[in-house]
Amino acid sequence: MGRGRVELKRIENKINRQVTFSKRRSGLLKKAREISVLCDADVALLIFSTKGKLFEYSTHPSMERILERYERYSYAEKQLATDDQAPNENWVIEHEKLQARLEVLQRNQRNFMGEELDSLNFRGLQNLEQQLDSALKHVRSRKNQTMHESISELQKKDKALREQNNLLAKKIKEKDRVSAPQVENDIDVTFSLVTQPMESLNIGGSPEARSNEGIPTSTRSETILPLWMPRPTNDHQ
Amino acid sequence: MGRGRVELKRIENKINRQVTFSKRRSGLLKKAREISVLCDADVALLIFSTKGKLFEYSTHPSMERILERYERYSYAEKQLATDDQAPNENWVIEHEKLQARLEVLQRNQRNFMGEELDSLNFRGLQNLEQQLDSALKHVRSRKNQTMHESISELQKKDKALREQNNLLAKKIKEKDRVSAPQVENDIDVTFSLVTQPMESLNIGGSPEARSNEGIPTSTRSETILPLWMPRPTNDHQ
DNA sequence: ATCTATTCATAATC
DNA sequence: TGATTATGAATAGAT
Repeated sequence: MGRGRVELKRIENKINRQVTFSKRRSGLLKKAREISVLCDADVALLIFSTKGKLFEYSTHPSMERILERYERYSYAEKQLATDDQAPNENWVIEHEKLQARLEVLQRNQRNFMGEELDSLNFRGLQNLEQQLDSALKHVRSRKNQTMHESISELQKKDKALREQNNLLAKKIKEKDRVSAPQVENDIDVTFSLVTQPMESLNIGGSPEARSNEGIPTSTRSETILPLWMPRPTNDHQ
Repeated sequence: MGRGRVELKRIENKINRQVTFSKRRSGLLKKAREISVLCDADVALLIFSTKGKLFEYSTHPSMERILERYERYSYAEKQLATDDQAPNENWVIEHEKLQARLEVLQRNQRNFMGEELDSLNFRGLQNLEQQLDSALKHVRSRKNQTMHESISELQKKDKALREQNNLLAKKIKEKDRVSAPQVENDIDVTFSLVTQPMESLNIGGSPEARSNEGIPTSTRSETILPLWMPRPTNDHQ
């Protein structure tokens, strides 16, 4: 991947090595997460950087448990066959497994919400912090993207409406001239119709299915400016 | 990769899951090998299949070594609780309910990790952002507290050691004076023992905003380093 | 297990 | 760091 093939040997350039490490590390962690979710496997991954910093992933809340499992495994490779058979029949076991997973998830979630932090040691806190930080960045980036999309969408619509209005205004003037030539008395229709272009920024929407959200279609009506938008008022294209 | 996108959830079809597991497992092992070679990192990877079969990779000849390193790095932690049973009877329904809850939680969790954000509308993103931000603050605050506790701990220990050293030094001088008055030959014991007290305050700071990073950390004295500290060891590169 | 169409990961570059 | 892009890898589904 990337440009050009990569030889499988230690990268000598220190900077490159560091950058590659950072990138591949996150890739590796991601894939570890994926296989554990997709295939319902238990995974433990430890990565020590050259400088001795540790990065880790573990399916289980505590790495310890999976390491214990490893110890048990390598100590005596016998007891694997115990929970193999008949996963279809064994509701009880299945159920307990589910329950266990649920509890783990709940605990995790509470941690993700910044609660019950006392149960975490320093490293746990640090891991959590990094994860939250990264998540926050993603969320903000996505939010930004959403906003920009909405904006261009609206600008497009705005433009279309203006053109339509211009057209209509012309037609009206045409008619006026033909049927009953009046003084310049009627208020400029063009103006009153045109100058509220950004009215329909309805960004919020139903929890799912947001593919064409924020494109209210019905034009005007509710006219709520989203809070994050600088009130324009003056027409900029 | 492959034809069509894959949802990040447990593959229900048993065969597919098995096949995917096999493929991804080898991919993961390969990448683990690669990062360890390319970036000169120590890696340990454990994968337990659903059925409990173990697959592993380790940079070191013996997995044990790297696990030991992890143990050193890590705290001793708790253990699992053995609880719950017998909500009997409606297993099927119970089971389905559980599964549903599980899925909800998993989706949430993924959002908390900054993934699958496409499923959120603007408001959802904003909520998530706020929640993450708040959580992050809590975590950092708690981490700070933890650090301060460690620091006072260390300072207490430091003080105790100084006093003990002073005492010992006095005794030695006493002895010297009594038994055989020597020249100023013996190295100042007080100094060599005492004067590196706060070396271990290199606390890994938050991802951003690290104000006091890079305190010298003059190595040795493995004894007082708190366990959550990245061992500096020898600074190759 | 092998083959292919796709999606992904990421090295290079800015 | 972070984004972007060109390319080679990984892999889902089919055979």
